[in-house]
Amino acid sequence: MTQTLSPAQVVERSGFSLDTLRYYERIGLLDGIGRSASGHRRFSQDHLEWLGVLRCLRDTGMPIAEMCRYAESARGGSRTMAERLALLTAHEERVERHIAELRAQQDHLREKIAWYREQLADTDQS
Amino acid sequence: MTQTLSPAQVVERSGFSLDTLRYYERIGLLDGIGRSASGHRRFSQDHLEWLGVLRCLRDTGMPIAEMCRYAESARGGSRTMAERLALLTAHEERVERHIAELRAQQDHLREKIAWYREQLADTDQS
DNA sequence: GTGACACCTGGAGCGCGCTCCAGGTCAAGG
DNA sequence: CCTTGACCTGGAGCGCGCTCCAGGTGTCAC
Repeated sequence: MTQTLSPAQVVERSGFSLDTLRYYERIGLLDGIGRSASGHRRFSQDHLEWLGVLRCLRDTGMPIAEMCRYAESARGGSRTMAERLALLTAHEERVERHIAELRAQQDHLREKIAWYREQLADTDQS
Repeated sequence: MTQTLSPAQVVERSGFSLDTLRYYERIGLLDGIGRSASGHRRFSQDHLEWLGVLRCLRDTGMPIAEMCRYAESARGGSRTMAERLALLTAHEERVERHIAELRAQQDHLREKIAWYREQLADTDQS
């Protein structure tokens, strides 16, 4: 008998708001959520792990529509593993490019900061 | 006599759309844009350089409201340099943290990808 | 002069990802 | 019993950053 988690517990452990969890359920990013007699959601440990995956995808900038495709594929079981692998691989490459872009712009930022520091040093001095 | 640039030229060289340029002017991110006799915008080389700065800030995730504060400060001349330095420094630190976060999540992504590859290899084999 | 074209203005609309709200149910504590 | 609090539902609303639109003007090639 696996322990179930209340909405409040999932909010705390996943870092998603209750509204976001409900939203994710509505759009199909979460499914198979049980209900207590009184209609309250009962999450499983698997849901919590899946939320970890969603967080990873979300925080790396995957659009929700694509997460939905991934979720849909995950419902297909082992038959659709290749598809999921392809989705993740493509995403990982985008993340890689995004990081490279950020680093390049960060360099510009640092140059500008160095320039400002220099200006201020010169000004103080005169 | 510095050459001026037409809207189309600025679109091409800055990578911002014409609508975005107009929007940026409206909200005060761009100012001092000249006009031709017929009312068409005439950008200067300085505007183009400033757009490069805006692109850097935007692409590293600075919210527009904060870019506006930076632009406002830039209008203050050398008197407000320290303020701009502080803004950029704080932003650069956020970018640094963001990159670190992305890399961490990218690692999770890669682990998951490796796991899928392994599963698929095992399946093929059996 | 007649298109085509680049541009103008003010203002409405959009896509995303939530977030909030009204009105209600159930369970436990005092 | 009555309140408090966690949760439910369907649906409206929001903040951001643009993007699009209608209706108009000036310039140039034919």
